[in-house]
Amino acid sequence: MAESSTPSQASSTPAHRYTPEFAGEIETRWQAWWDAHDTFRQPNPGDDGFDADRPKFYCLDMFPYPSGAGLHVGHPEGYTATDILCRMKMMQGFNVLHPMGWDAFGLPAEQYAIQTGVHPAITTKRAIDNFRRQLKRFGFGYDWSREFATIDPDYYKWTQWIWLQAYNSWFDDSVANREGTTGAARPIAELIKKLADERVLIGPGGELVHAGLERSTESVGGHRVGYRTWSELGDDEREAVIDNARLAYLGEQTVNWCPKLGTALANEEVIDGRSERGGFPVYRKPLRQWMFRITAFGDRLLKGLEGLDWPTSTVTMQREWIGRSEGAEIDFELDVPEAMVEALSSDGAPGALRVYTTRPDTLFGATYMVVAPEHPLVALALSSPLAETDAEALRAYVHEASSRSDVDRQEAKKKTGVFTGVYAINPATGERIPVWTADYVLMGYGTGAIMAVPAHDQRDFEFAQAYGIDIRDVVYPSPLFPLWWLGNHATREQIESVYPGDQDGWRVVLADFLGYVTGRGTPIAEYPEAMKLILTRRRTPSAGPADAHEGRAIRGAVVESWLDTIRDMKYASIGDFLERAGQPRRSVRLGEADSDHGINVASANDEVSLNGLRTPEAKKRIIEWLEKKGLGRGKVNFKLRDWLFSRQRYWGEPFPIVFDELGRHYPVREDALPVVLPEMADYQPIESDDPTPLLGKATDWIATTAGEAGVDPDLLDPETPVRREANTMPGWAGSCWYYLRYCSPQEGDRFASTEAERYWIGENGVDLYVGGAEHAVLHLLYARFWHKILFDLGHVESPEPFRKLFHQGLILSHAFQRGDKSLVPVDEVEQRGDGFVETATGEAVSQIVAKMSKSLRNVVNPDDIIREFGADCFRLYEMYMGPLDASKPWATKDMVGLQRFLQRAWRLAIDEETGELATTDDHLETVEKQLHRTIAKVGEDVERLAFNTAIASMIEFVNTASKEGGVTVDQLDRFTRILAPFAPHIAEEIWLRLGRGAPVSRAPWPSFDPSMLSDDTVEVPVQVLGKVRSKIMVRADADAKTMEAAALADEKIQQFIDGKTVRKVIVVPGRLVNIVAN
RNA sequence: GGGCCUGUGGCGGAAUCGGCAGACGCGGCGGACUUAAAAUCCGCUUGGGGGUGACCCCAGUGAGGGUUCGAGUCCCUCCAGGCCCA
Repeated sequence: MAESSTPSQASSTPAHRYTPEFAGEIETRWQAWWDAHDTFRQPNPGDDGFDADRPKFYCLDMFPYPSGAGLHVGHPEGYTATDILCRMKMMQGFNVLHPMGWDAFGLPAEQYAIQTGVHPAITTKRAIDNFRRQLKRFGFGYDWSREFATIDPDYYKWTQWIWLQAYNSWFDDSVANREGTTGAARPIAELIKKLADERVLIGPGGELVHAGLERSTESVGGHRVGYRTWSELGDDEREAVIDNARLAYLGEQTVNWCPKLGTALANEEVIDGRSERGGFPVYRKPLRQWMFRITAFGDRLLKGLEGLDWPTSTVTMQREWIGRSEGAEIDFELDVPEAMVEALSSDGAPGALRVYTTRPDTLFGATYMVVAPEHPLVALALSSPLAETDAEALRAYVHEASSRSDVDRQEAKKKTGVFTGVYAINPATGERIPVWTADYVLMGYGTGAIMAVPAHDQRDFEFAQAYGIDIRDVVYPSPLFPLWWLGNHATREQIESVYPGDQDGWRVVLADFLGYVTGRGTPIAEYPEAMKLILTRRRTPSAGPADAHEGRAIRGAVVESWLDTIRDMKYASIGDFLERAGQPRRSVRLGEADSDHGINVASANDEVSLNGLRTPEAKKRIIEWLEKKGLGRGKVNFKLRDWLFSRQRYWGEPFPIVFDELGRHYPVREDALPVVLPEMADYQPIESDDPTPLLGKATDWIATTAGEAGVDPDLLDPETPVRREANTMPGWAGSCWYYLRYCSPQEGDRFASTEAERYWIGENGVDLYVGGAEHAVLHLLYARFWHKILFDLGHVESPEPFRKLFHQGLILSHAFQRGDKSLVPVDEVEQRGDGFVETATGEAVSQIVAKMSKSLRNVVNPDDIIREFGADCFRLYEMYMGPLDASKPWATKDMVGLQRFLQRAWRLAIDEETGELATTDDHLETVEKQLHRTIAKVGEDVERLAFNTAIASMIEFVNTASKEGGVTVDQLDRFTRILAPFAPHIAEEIWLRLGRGAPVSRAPWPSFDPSMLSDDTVEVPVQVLGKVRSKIMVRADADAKTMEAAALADEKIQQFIDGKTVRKVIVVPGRLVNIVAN
């Protein structure tokens, strides 16, 4: 058929050349062939064709959100990588699970629906079809029979089911879990049983307390005061206790309300006071919302990271996000009239203000307290003002604060506040300290009250400076601690006695002392001894060699550096030093707080002293003391907050729950799932300051009966009128467990069949998970949390979902930058000479690497690239750009290199003129050797996801083979098999023409002979003093002695060492010889 | 401000365990084929210097210092860029 082409083409391009048009033709042909023959269908255990003898490999790609814009070049990067790895694993005899699906609930489809009125399901389905078409065009070997979308009712049925598992569970922090640590999700029925048996009591604040662990405090003076048993509770109270314990619970939460989006957002979805999507303003608003008690799993989520093969950066980010800190809860007694005590007893001991601090070691430096303007204490001070309360100013301040967003409040440069008129007692110093209200303290964080330590917290410092509050250092950097000691224990006479008459001599004494105790780590108890030693030693100059320092007997540069430290402190004189050093005012001199760890100073009362202790020990000591006194206790705190799980959107999973007229909630029975999302007349969000879920518009659906909704008749009479939950789940829900569903996506009786889940997930989780680093925290933390709930409840066998994680880098593009750093779109720039100029102005611009964006008009569309070069070429290019985890700029002009490689490979196999095999009968040893090396290298490199170097080695092979005169049929056979994972279409085509039974995709991976990897003799460099001076040929297995002799015998080496003495010869067998001669 | 990562030819990058820096590709230069061009093929391509030549010498992995027989690789300080958290 090629003969029919026009004469000009016929004369220019050989009929059977591998051209982009030809690539396109064979690619679509082979894609159809694979589809028709189920080439990549992977049977499950128990299915026909399942081979239990093979090892398994579960490789997961982060499934995409199918946007209307289609794939960008970033998507196929990770997908190509996993496709290559999985294709190789298949050929190597693994059962490979490599599925693809769609994360299809989400805001963009809903916003499109708002604009156009088209149902999100329709636009989403359209986008999915387009994505699938694009992915198939890359030739990815997914098992498409396992495809599903999170919006399929068959799927979200189980999303709802998992949510119900959490709803019906509590976190028992007293039991061992299957990971070998303490604390596990348990069925709520167990809690009821424990309460009934009085193994769990209800504390004063409604919290659950295991029997025997209830706190008895001196201040409240008695055992079990405020603790109640199950039998003492009424029905409503019991229900409240149970509901509060659920892992999925309804919480009154100050949420991030975004009026523009008509929904509340998770903290993680708010960046700088604006919504992550859309950038609309977000306000704080109290709302009753479904929450996940993820904080209960804080320790386990932290601990579980240890055994994972994850990028360290991601592990670090998760650690920091969880933000575990060991601090203390401390009760500050309030100095208020008896009448007010009762009203203040809600939180902690009556009449006390409870704070949480991560730095209890700074308690002696707490010179005032701050409560949030919303704190009950403020309201109390307003309703019954004390002598010093300026009610008017206070009221005005509270009013003003209420109109500011949390972000504003925290970011404000100038700290503001008002004294409440109330005083508290610092339990360590016994001092009366003022309680202020200030908006830099938030009610939603901790207890809404803080102890302020201006010397060691920057915000407290700024506040204290603004309002003239005492600033008192209690922690010094460890090298400065001895100065504080000297300031308190040394006398002017002592110090001046060493260098009488020397104006500066006192500094030398100080420096000497610092150097002495710091260098030796002298304990404080021995400081007086050390001081005595220094004083006597300095009086007798002969004790040490004199140095150049103005004739003084100072030893070494160590003292010199301590002198610098002392000069930095800027004491004017010894008098100044003695006055100031003993009363730490360092932060005031520095003009800022020092929040670093160090050594405590000025921290002692009659019962406890922290002086001289390092921060961790000081924390421990003060907590011991507080606990003994009943004034506080150590407490682990997490930065991680409970997870807000309600959204006021339409396009998400409905909650399987209903409310009766009294607002009590009832779950939908498992067998009544899924609760299907109703149709809607319109999707316009109800934009208001008063949050209203969009689903509230589906009034017929909302108002139903218990029976209709599927509530267990034992819980509620089927005729009872109920209202469905109108909130929906957030976009994260569907992605929390999709990796489980892939195991058996058609399963109807379970989220995945037990057998399939045990086989593919097993005890270690997914073998490899590849996706973007942008999900380092949220998705990956949420999925781990869901997985641990399922694990605790016995539904899965692995404690962690993803054993190995890998992030592909970003594919970037180019843009241009003006002198003022502003960016110029690529189509507004032209090349002139060596540089680039902006077409409109002629101004010189520099080329930089930038993200792809519509505004810079540097977005690359994969459809265009495939049309121009073919899918095989695209795949090779993306993998050849650089390391998979690096971000790298796209350069279409570089594609031709891979195009040429494919052409050469094709020419090696096929005669371009005739289309016949172009193999040779000459078996060349050089080619054979190179082939073995390439097979070995490609296998190794793919295993470690180093595709760029694997491709480089195949290019080298083709170049060598072409130059040497070609390959035999047998060599071509093996080369085609290693090429197949990378460029599967061309490989199938060559394989077919080799007359092999199709497909190569399922052919066994070729082996190599290790003895072919090394030569008998090797050339090793000979260095003289580390510089390569000659090269010698030695047997590859030559021992050190032989190599040394050969090196020394070398003519050039002899010239170099002539007249020198050979001091040493280093020999690395098989690698090099280095001669040390001078 | 804190944490993490990165920095190698004109460009993308290689050097896997401390052992010949620059594999492979792009671009560039030269040549073959061609009436010519494209495509294709072959050769050269870190910089500087020397040699008719095979080759030889010097410098060189952001800057400076250190450890080592030997450092792109390990340690310290600094600079620049990126990401994350404030």
